[in-house]
Amino acid sequence: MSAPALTKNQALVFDVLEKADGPLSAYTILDKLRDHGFRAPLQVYRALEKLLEYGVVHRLESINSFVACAHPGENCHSHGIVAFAICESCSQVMEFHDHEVDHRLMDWTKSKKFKAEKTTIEIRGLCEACAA
Amino acid sequence: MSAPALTKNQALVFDVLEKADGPLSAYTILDKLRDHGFRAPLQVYRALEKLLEYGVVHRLESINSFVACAHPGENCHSHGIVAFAICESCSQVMEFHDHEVDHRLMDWTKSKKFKAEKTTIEIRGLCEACAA
DNA sequence: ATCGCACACGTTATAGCATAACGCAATTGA
DNA sequence: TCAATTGCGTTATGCTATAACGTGTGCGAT
Repeated sequence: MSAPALTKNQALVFDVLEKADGPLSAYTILDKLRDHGFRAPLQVYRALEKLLEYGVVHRLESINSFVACAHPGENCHSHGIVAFAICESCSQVMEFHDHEVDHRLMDWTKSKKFKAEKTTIEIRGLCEACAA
Repeated sequence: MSAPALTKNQALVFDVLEKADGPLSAYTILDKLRDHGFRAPLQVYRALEKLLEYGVVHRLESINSFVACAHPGENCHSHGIVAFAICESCSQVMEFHDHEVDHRLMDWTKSKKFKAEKTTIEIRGLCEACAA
């Protein structure tokens, strides 16, 4: 599950995401990689699929975008549920983990015998700077 | 913020969602309402926008779909954060609330001075019946 | 060695989700 | 009466995501 060496396309996509200062849509990534030979959305989506699997990139469901994981080097999957705060003004994303939240959600799923595969926690709003 | 009388289109859309036994996409709703004169996506999206505002319908960000609120009559906005467990096999949705989770997330946002507007919690996986 | 398999890749086409922009009609309240 | 608001209908368009096909490459098993 930890990340093997990235292929060329995967490395290109990851690089774009790491250098970006906020989440990017797949099509934005595509545009940024046209100079590197990217022509079609699938090239981006296929790379993203792997990067998500390796845990080095996260998908933000509520805005259909992707961000590099905030913990370079580590495998984010081992941190429990990942939560995001997304500023709707400047689009900065803060990533955090809260074990108590994980615990409460796991309690609930256990009590319902629900087998959780993937959990999304996203808070949209305004960051401190933008709320001023 | 509590729901005023629904317009014709809003009532039609709400009715479809209430009678469905799972979440529906906007285009599925559209198809179900063609016999009632619906022709275009916007008719659905505009109704949904209001129903979401009134708190009688929820949007599931991770599957681009909509469900009627599980608390008929009440205004769901007053229950704190709404969380969903979505079965990826039978697509049943369970809606629940956990004040401790709300509390932890609010603590975090306060500590970061982040002004939360809308929070999404969605757990995808398998319900008890489908996990068997 | 070569066969079969898994995987990454490229391309074209298509499916699925969402909104912009225009105009019309009904309601309301100054 | 006039202006503002809200809902509605239509056309067109844009954004997001995947299906289906084929190619090439590496690699282990027979």
